[in-house]
Amino acid sequence: MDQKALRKRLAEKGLKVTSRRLLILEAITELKHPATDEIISNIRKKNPDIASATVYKALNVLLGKHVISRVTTEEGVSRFDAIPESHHHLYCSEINRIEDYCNDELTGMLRNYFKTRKIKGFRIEDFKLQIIGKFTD
Amino acid sequence: MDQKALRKRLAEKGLKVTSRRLLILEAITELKHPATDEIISNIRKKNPDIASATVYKALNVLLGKHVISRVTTEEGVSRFDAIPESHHHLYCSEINRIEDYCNDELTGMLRNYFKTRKIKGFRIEDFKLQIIGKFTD
DNA sequence: GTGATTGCAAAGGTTTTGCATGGTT
DNA sequence: AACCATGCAAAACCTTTGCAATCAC
Repeated sequence: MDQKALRKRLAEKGLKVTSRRLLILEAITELKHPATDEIISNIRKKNPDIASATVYKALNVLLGKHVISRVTTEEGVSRFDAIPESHHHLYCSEINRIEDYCNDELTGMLRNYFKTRKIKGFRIEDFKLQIIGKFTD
Repeated sequence: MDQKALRKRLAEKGLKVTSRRLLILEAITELKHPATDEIISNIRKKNPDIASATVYKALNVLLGKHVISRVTTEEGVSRFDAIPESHHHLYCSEINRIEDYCNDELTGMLRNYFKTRKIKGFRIEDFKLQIIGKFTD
């Protein structure tokens, strides 16, 4: 996603477009599922003056407006994702590596499966599949 | 799971069966996806002398041997699960609530789906579906 | 101009570490 | 008996908070 799209994304959500927010979104996009400390050090390479409190605050705002989302990890560290569309993830069962896996057909199949199999006491809104295994490349 | 089964579970993994580990496993089972502080305060009700460092250390050992697993929530807090079998989860999109969702048919369907649709550079081992929505009860 | 965002420093909370003691096999 | 688990206190780490200055709209 380029800067223009990022700016639009923030504006659409009623958020002010600031240099810090753009840097954070760029870092998340570039690094692919980074943890907070990785976001901070990535930004500081080019922009040493960003305060870590700023990053924490901005991440919370962006999460609150669903501009970014948290990716579940087995390590227990928060990692972030800047892809707006609902999608799935590949997880390595050995090392700490996550890749995006977009597959609308799969989402459709799941939606379809649950059309006829209601879960009592629960109204389904979305699915996120964690596909666990090993990367072979 | 009763104490006997828990003892067996620890022994099978080559872990010493200690009072602390049993208390922790019982707390996780009873509380359903508790965070660490909830485990600690639950245990302290009946056993005030457990040190929090002990709980942290034990949780790490149990995670390492896959006696328990971590469930990450959208809030970014680690919660724990003591169910040994692979299973899925229901997540509330509003409040912080997670329920187990065991459905072997679903797992089978996913396995079947991916039999004919390989993911390049990835060997699938397991699936965990996060079903996101709202509890209606 | 107004209200939100940022940086800084401090506070708050959580998790880990080191070491002596005690428990399990 | 050997080794690992535990408790305690301290350290390390991570995240939030409060406030003054700055920036976006």
